Amino acid sequence: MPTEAELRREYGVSRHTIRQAFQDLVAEGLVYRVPGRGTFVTDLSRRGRYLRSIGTLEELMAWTGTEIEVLHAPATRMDAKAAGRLGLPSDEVSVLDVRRLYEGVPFVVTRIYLAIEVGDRLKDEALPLLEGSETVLGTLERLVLPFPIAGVSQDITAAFAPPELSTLIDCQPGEPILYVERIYFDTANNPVELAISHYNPRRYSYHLELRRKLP
Amino acid sequence: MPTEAELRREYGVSRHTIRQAFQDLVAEGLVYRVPGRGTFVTDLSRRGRYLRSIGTLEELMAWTGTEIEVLHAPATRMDAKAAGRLGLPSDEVSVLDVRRLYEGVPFVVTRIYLAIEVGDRLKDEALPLLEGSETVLGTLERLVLPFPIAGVSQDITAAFAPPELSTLIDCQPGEPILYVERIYFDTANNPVELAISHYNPRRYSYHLELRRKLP
DNA sequence: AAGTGGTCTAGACCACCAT
DNA sequence: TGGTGGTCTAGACCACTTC
Repeated sequence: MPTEAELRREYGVSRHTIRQAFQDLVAEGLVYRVPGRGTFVTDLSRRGRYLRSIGTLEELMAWTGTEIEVLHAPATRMDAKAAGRLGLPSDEVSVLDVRRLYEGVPFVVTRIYLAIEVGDRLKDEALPLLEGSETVLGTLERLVLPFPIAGVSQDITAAFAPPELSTLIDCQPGEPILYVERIYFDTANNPVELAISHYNPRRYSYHLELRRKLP
Repeated sequence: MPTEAELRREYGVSRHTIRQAFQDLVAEGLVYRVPGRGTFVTDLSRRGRYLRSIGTLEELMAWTGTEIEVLHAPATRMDAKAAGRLGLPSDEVSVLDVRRLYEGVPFVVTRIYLAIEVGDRLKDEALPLLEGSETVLGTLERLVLPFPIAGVSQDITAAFAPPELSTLIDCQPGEPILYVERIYFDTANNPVELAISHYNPRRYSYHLELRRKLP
């Protein structure tokens, strides 16, 4: 790739600006830099082999190429554990169930817990917009939430397929499934959404790339 | 937290240096910054609940608080698939098996594939150093490898516990286990290590925190 | 010896938040 | 209105690679 000096001359900006742009590219894993040698684009042959790679929050929230199906619209329920994890004052939470499909084939069911007011606004204003390739959280962030999403905390483990869910993702009861719990936080550090997912491991594997922060 | 101006006065360094230090802290998720308001430490109540959280490569390579046990020292085998994934010219790879314990209790077995010359040097020079809390890759990086590790590509899924491994992590054959494949790359973008792990899901869950890149 | 990226200082303007 | 972090310019020295 061009050197910092070349880009400085070409665009008439300071070296600091060039370096900052390169830092972003390195953080995204698109290029890597070697002191004394130069900047090189990452080998692309190792990318694009998976349904999805989620090394950043942006990737996690952009499920391109899949469709979402709402199994149950948001409804109020009592769930002390979920309410506690969302930091809610009472035991009431809003719950909805969704299923995600790739090329028409389902591979994950997710139960989503929200604060009552968030779930109600989702149901009243945004539910028709949910069908399609959006994510629930992306819709919420655009239409409902006061602060943008800043982070997510995930727990990934294996479990037996629950009988009541197994048919929804074409698993046999007792088969191993990939179990994922996620809590999303906004910039004010408040928990916004609790999502509990069951993945069919024959149709989905969780792919993740991590890189060292700075070159 | 102190403002940039305060730290500049206190330590007599430029603002750029202060900002760079803060950027590292933000990338590690230890603090967050709000324009116009200041810098704040992340709520620690949500950390430390898990055996380990691995949102960065550094965390993945530092298994603090656990011990490693070498089940089989590196030995040469033929494995076309593993050799191919490591980009090796022949089908010969060096294979070792390790088990990891937390407070004396095993929770994961890992088979590690290396290039022949790397495996041989590990066996000859560094094997005694492996016992203890180190990681294999950390040892390799310090003693054997020409380039530092720059990234990792992971695949996580669920599977039945293989009969020959289940007793090593106190699982029953046929129980669900967490299956993880990792390939580590160095700064020259060459694959260095292929690691295939089987986790006991009752003793370990893969915890992962992701944050938006820049505040 | 020339060129590369890594690091640092000094200084400026801006949008935003607090009061 | 003053302080915060976000962004930018200009310039310097360094270790390392390449020729």
